[in-house]
Amino acid sequence: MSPLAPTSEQELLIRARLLAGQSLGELAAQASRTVPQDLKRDKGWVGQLIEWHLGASAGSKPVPDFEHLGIELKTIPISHQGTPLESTFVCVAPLIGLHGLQWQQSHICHKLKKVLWVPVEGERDIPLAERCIGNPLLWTPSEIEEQQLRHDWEELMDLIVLGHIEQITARYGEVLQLRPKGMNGQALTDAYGPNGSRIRTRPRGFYLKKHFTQALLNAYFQTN
DNA sequence: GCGTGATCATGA
DNA sequence: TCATGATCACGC
Repeated sequence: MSPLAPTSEQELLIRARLLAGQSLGELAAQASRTVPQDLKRDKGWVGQLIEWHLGASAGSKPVPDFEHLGIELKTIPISHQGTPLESTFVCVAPLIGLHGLQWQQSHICHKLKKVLWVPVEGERDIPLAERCIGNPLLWTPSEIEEQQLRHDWEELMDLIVLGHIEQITARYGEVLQLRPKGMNGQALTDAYGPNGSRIRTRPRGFYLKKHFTQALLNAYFQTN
């Protein structure tokens, strides 16, 4: 028996707040799931457990978790100091068929319009079952944050369109970075190469850098 | 292979 | 020590 999907933004927020303070062990029991020893082979386990509790529409469709509410759910691993332990994956990056693609029409822009962040203790010295959920926050990019995201996105997409994807490293971008996102280094997909050629390359994903998510968490908890 | 959920683990 | 590049699982 899985929870129903929330019918409003307010209901979603209320339900997310009820998770705060609970441990992953407690939440797993309520969902009749077993807690893995570690996340080495279950990297998405925490995210999927929280999705279940909040009634997110499961599946691997490229749409927001709560499509009817236009809200994306992101769990974020937090250190003992309350800072993000990892960058945040947003979505895969399109590498071909990019003619005329603008920020406002991009998949990443839509996904980041409204995000429900759920902090979860993530230090490896805390047994998985004992890690607790933190207070959630519903975030919409400020004008400045959206400008930062759009600027990085445009720079990265320009390089991709010009066939320079192999020159892009995770160091590009102030707040948004492009990194491999695949089963392993052998996974390949099509991309633009030099001089209008077509090449095979590793699939890439857009990730939010730690300092960006840290800043938005700080801004929220500083005023709430 | 793609897109979802992410964290792992090694080189700098 | 820590971010980059690599990797793991699942549904289809």
